[in-house]
Amino acid sequence: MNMELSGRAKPIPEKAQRAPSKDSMGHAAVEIGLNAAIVAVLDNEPVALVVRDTADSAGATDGLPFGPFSPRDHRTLEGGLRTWVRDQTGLELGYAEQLYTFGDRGRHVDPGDMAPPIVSIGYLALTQAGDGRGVSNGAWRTWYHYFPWEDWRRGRPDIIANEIEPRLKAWAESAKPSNGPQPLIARADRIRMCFALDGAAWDEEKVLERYELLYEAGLVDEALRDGRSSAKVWGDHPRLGLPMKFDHRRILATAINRTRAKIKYRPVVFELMPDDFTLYELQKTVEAILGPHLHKQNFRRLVEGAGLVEPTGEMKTRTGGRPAKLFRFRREVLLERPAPGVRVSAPPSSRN
Amino acid sequence: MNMELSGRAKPIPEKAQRAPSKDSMGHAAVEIGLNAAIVAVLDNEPVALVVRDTADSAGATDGLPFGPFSPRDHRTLEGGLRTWVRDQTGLELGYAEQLYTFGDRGRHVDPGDMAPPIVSIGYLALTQAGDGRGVSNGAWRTWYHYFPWEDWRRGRPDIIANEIEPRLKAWAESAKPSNGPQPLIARADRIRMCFALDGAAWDEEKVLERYELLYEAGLVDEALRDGRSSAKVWGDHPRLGLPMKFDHRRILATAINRTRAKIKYRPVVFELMPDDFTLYELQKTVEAILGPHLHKQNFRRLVEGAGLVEPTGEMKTRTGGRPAKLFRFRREVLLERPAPGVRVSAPPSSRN
DNA sequence: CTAAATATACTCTAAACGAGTATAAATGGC
DNA sequence: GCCATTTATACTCGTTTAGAGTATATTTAG
Repeated sequence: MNMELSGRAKPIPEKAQRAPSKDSMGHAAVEIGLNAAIVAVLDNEPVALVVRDTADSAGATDGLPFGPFSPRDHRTLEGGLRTWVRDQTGLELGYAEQLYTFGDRGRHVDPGDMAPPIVSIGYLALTQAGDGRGVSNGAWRTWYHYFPWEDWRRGRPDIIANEIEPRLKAWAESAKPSNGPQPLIARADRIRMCFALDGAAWDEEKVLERYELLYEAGLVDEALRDGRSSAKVWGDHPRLGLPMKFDHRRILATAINRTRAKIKYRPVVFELMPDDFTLYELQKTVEAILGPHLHKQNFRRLVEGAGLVEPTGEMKTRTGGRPAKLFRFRREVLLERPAPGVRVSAPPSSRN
Repeated sequence: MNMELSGRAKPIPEKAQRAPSKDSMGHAAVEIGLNAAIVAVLDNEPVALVVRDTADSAGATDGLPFGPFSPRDHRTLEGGLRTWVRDQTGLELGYAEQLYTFGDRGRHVDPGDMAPPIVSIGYLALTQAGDGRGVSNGAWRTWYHYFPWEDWRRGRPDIIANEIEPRLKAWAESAKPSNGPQPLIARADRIRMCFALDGAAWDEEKVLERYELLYEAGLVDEALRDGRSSAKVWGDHPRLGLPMKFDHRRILATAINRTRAKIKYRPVVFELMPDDFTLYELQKTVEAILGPHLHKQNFRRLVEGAGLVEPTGEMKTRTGGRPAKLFRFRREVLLERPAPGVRVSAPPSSRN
């Protein structure tokens, strides 16, 4: 091949010639925060591990386990994260993956006396909440405390029609008469797509997009805190979900988003399951993550058909009905092509 | 819902109670590098924009456009990236997305007199190479200069059977007799899956995994440079692809990986296309990214059926055959559910 | 013993996918 | 101008898979 395609020959600005280097003051150095969104499913409820500042317990805000990356102490970013999580919660992380690195100026203003890091790297960790090793500090709390509009298990949550829709529409209207450069996608369209208005379908993978939209519109506490929203927009409206420290809610939104997406194409549910489980337990765990109910008969056919599980030979009795076969994760699928996730067939009208 | 699930009550170590804060010396601060893998397709060849140090042109190594993140000058990470790319290449970036943040100690040793950043954030940018605005510095080079084993357009590349397979297998053998803790997946299995040996299928989305495996085995120049491989492993073997500065080849691998994956489920090909194009040109661009040939008739059916494009009404003559209808990207699909990518139907034996 | 709950095996239909056939309309060489 | 070649595009067909429903088997609860 050996093709070399040069850019157009042009006078090259002096500046462009030199590769950059940090100046002698090292002023470009910043502090990096490592943040862990640790996810589990407890009694069919999707939960995250949060810690609370016991110092100012008055207006204490929930936060994720986190700490600064120290290149001296940490050989890798993920290693540093594991250390902080161990120190703060006593939990030894299993599966963990990097989510995203956030660095917008002013997106994680100091809520108390702590100087927030300038750049934060979010991680997603999946674990079993109920496995012997408990956490020594921190609490498992439902996702939906922070994102009530994401909870579609009992149908469309009221908060969307009652609070989110009118307030977002007001925000969209307020930008209408502008004749400056129009954004690529109009606010009204973004709102419709994010929150499934006017017949649009709900996309459970837009968790981050929705949170960001609410932030941009100044409707979440963090926007007020960061000075992006004036207090008068708020009036006596209830808050939309519980706020978190720094940009932790944004990181949690990213984590939920990734979990919901990944569960469909990689066998990550099993990180949330005990070694042995029934297919129904597996389905309930998937549903806790994804929201709507799945078609039971198809679910088992697809899961078994994909070779994701194998029977242990044991049965689980006391299920409240006919005893169920116990299964375990077939680790060998990891050696097959792209190891598949859990195929989801949309739910029928009634659950079965 | 309002469920609160506390962790097991246990004596909490003093340390765990306090949220971390940087010490008075600010020693935890690190320098962050912003790196751009800018991808285009030029004459059906997938290319990336590389810059070369003109200072030491002797053993000059290719690198990606990059620069340190400076919170003083850059309001956002992506903004900083755009600034550096503009300064170094004259290119104004369009579509860009963050890839990953790398921070392993010793993975980007100084190749010359520059101190590499400790943490590097990789970005993927997609652009048209052939659009009027050329680059004032830097060159478009094929991916396959750096990753010859990824080029399956003319069947399985010889380098796999001739060089990669034997050397990797030797590496796997060398680890056999160990009776320490076994890794989750045996080296032999990783090799087989990554490089499609013993009848395993080639997965074009394992670009990063393959590069990392070669690095771990000490078979790429960067591993030698970083001191992870002894020179004697090398003998008179040819190098496996061209090396790059710092960890730039790892970032480029991540970029190729992401591009190949994303093109299938989001309409990102169009970032690489001119405004108007024929369906065959679109197909060729997709094939440049993904490798194998697609089934032409199905491709057009799927692309049109998904509503991704609409005819402009114009025709393109001089195609070497019957004139082709010109199409444009239907931006409206972005307003529909999850905007789909380009569905790929596997190729028949012969291309048509 | 029976109702309720759960587990699990099958069946059926429509859509999607993968592959092939047929035909239309240009170019290029002679 | 004719014809081989190349590309464009429409249509068909069988197979697989997804989505949904029906039927039946075993439990527990009371």
